[in-house]
Amino acid sequence: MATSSTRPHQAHRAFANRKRKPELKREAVLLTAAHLFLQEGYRRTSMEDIADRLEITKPALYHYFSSKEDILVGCYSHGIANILARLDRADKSSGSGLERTRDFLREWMDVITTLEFGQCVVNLDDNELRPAARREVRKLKRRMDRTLRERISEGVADGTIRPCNVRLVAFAYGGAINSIGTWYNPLGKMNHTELANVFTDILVEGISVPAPKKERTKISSGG
Amino acid sequence: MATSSTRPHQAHRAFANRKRKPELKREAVLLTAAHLFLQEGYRRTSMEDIADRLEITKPALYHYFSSKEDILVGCYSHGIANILARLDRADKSSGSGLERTRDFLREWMDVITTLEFGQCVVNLDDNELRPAARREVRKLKRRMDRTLRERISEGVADGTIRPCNVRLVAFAYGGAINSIGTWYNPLGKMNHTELANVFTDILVEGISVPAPKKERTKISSGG
Amino acid sequence: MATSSTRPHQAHRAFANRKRKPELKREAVLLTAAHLFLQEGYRRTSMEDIADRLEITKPALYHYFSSKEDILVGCYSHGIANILARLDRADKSSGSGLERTRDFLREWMDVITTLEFGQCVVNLDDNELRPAARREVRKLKRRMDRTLRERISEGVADGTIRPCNVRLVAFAYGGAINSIGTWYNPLGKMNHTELANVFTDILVEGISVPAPKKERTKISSGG
Amino acid sequence: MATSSTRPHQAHRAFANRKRKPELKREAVLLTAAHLFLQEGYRRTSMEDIADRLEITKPALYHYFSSKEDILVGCYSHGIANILARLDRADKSSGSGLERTRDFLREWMDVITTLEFGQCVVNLDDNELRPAARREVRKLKRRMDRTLRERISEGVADGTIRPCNVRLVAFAYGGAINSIGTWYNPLGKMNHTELANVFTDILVEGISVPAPKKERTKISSGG
DNA sequence: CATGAATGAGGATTCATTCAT
DNA sequence: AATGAATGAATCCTCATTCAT
Repeated sequence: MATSSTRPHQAHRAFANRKRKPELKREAVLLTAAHLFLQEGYRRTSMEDIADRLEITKPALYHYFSSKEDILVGCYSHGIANILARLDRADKSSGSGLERTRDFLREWMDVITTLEFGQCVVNLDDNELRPAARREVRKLKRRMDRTLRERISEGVADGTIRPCNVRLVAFAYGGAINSIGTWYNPLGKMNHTELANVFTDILVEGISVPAPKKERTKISSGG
Repeated sequence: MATSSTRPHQAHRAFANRKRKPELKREAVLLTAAHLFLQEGYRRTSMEDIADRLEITKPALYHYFSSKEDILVGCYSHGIANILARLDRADKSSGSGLERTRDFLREWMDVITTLEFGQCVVNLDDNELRPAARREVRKLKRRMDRTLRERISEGVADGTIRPCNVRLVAFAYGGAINSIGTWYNPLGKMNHTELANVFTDILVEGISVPAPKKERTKISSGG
Repeated sequence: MATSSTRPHQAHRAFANRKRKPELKREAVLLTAAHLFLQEGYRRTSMEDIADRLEITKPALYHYFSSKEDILVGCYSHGIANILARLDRADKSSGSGLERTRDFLREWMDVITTLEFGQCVVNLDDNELRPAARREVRKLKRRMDRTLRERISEGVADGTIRPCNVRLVAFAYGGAINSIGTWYNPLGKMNHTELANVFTDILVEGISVPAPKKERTKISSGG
Repeated sequence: MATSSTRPHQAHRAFANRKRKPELKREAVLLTAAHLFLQEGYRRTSMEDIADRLEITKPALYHYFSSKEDILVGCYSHGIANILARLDRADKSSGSGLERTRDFLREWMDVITTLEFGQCVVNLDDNELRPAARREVRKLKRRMDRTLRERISEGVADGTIRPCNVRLVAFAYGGAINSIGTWYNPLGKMNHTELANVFTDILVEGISVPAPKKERTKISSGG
């Protein structure tokens, strides 16, 4: 994960040495920017804010990125790369539809909890991107959503998941997971693997105590 | 609910007649602003955008509101008033902890699906508010969260809800519900009451088919 | 011609009164800008320079024009409108090809000497324009050139102009006339009508004393 | 003329070999810069543009020239040196005033058509120069103009040129010749010597067919 | 009340130039 | 001698807000 020198509040260390690898500095910029974008919003974050936090000047930023939007694209790109890797991994998971759904949810949570770039993809306003980048981002979002729905459908087909309104379930789980970034503190007591497990259980198992007698195999599925 | 004169795209009608009550005009401004704030973001929405959509001039806006932030506060206020009314109503609901939790979730969804002001409270960035207003808004958010946790705890206490990490459950449900505004279209096939029911079921019941033999009364509750 | 209130150095008077017609103010901006663009160059002229000379602030400029390029387009447009009117007038001139050529040259000189906008069209760098506007401007320039060539060809055909390399003649005359703005002072002794006549004579008649004996009806026409 | 290694688009070759004489490299910079200055304008041409075209880095440029203006001065200096040599040559031409005027015009055209530096002197904005350099350039321009007027006056005195407004004639010819660079393509069908001859004829002889009977020895000379 | 006009305070971006290696 | 990195000083433009009528 992020090394100490790339934690947002220490990212400026990457700029201490003139000869430090530029790729490292680009990373430092992205990490700092992602942090600010998520915390303050893209519009409220000025190039000066980013530069100040990195303890460099504004034009130095432009040495590494051609524009503010280019930085934003960089954040999205990192997030996307990460997400795609996870999707691939989740794709290979075997087991019942339910198991595969759980695996997918856990991967998704990992995206959200381990790197700010994942949060950027799901929480920043992609209207700030230029059409080309926006299209790509939206395609990815749709793909994530579609993949989740497929997993759920598999489960319904193999009987490990109750028949349900798959679309709504996917929205519910997406909303729940994407919001994790707004309250999860990686430094808290619960590490992210544990969180992923508990959170997945909450979503998948629900909270209600199952009615003991009455067979309950179908939940309402309006819409 | 919203009358024809207050639908965002028709809000300017409130300004057609000089004799209309100023209160109506304030409402029209707020509704239009809420719409734009949610769609474009507070920062991306200029006073001119709001004025243009209302077919009035910028200074006319300032006749009704002293500043852009004042409009934002207005949006939050309406949302808060609505939310408080719902909380009161939900408070009076009787039944088991599970039932009361369900009622609360349904009320919350109503807040999100029926008026843009509710969405403003949960989806806009309260950092844009001045400290005083921000404190109030955050107090309300905490109260909503706390109330939900109390309901869940009641259910755990009376045995209708499985022991669980109440804090995480509240976050999960909050995230799921607050995100409804980003995809729910009031004009779609599913009306909001139906949505509230189905969505509540999804959250509360989960999707997994309960294991038939093994007694399952407790879900993992790390953290 | 330009009234006292629109002379560049007095253009700011148009802004003395808040209620003055906006069209007048737009004109004042354009006249001042044209003046500076021609004198300093488009790139060297900042919006602040223009605003300062008009004794207004920079954002006030943006009240009348959406961008610096918009001002440039305005200058070109005025020049183009003027030029087209002249072309029309010259088109109606009758007489021999030589006479019609002279008339055209005089009209062209009028364009250059009476209003700075004409000079803008021929002397500013149209690369500063966006493609659409640039195309239009270039079309006009080509049309001016083509019209001049047609006039000359008419003269050659009717025997009032010696056979010559029409293309080169048009370039020579164009260069000579377009450069007038760099040295002609409207406040000097020679008024612009007189200048137009004398200058046309110089170009058309040449300066050499015709060889008395040798018939001279053809000039070299390489290329 | 320009060797293959100094053609603007190949100028970077001068930098291919570390051992090449620095003076050659200075030349390469100047030629490339002159090309860009004329094509794009001084202001629109950045040091980076020049460096990029030469396939060197910006600081390398500063190794050869202390500033952008220094490069500009270099361009002017080359042009001036060339022009002065031509003036000297034209000065030695003998014959009638008319002949000497023709010779001068041809030399001037050579300045414009053979090297970009000549065009720099007459077409770039000398306001970009610092006062000292600017004064020198303007002195040269005045001298060129003065020399042309003297030639014409000689011709008038010896009867080979018709009495005319010498100042205006000089302006007309200057404008016509200086603009050659904007349309003349050295690679076209007409070589520059031929062009010089034809163009001189056009200017000096005019285009009108002389009235056969009426003696025509004086052209209007207002101002 | 309503409106066209005007403004001060930023914010993104560019660029000539210099520094450290 | 040459380079990647860095910077200060503009410059264009936006926007919340206020004025004058």
